[in-house]
Amino acid sequence: MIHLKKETSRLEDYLEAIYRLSHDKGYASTVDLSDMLKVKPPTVSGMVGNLAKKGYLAHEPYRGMKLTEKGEKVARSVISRHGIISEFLSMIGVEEVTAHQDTEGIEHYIQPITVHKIARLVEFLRKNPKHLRAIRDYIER
Amino acid sequence: MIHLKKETSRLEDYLEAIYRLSHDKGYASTVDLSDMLKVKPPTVSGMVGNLAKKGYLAHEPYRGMKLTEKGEKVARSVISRHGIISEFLSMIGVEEVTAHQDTEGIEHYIQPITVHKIARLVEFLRKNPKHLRAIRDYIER
DNA sequence: ATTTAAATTTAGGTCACTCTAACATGATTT
DNA sequence: AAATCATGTTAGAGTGACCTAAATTTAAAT
Repeated sequence: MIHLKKETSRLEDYLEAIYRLSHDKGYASTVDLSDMLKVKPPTVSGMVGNLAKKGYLAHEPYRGMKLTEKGEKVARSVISRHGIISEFLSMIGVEEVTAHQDTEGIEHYIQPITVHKIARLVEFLRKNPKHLRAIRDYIER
Repeated sequence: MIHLKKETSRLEDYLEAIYRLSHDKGYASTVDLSDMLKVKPPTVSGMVGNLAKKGYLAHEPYRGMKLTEKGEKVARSVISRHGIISEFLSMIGVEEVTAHQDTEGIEHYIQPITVHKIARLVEFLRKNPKHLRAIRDYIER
């Protein structure tokens, strides 16, 4: 019997950050992560150790880290959720900074099926600007 | 300078549960909370101790507990958020059990301003069933 | 009024995640 | 090549939320 252990929200945060950094500047350093996640470097070291042990990334101490296929898969899923939620919040007029904060908060706690419905909603509103405008007008009084 | 320490999500869960139980059956017992929050009774005891220490409720060991004004205020706010998010998820076709789970997950991480926008969205869709129907039709393909 | 059962609390441990202080490594400068 | 500096890691401790096992207290039953 296969038993996929559920990722914790913090673990997802690290994977997401590592993925973004790797794609934006080619690699993810400890200090980068420390800044991005607002924790001290030793915390990152510890966490990276765990992630490596769990098979989400490969880590050569002092040299660098790289997501495994498994790690990339989780990261992409989180990032996809992130984009969908974030766009939805923007659409209903939530200001950027707030939308960003809220997205980070909730992205770990929404099931795939729900994310999918929100994605469809966003899609609909993108395709039907009149509906979107009506909604926006009402929301902003 | 007054400094309201931010409640943790778990704290909000306990206050919400205590509030609901108190209103539904007159009081909240340790086992009730244990069942509702899916933790063991000793965990509830400990948590209730904290909540009491922080002024969210009064607790007479072995006799019972009761939310303070401060505790009620927080609980009502959480419950209001809960209702809004839950209704929104239902509206976009998220099945009841899922909607319930997701609501519990995310309700602690959304800022008031965002909740307000979602509330307005829900209000709009309640008042404009045609829009709602168009959205639902699209979402469900 | 005892005994028994149910509810609650205390005691002591674990786990995930964080921190500071101290140490190790690798890169840069002279 | 040695010293310096930035970066990264280890060691050790703390916190919040959870657990099991063992008391304790209250309520119910004989």
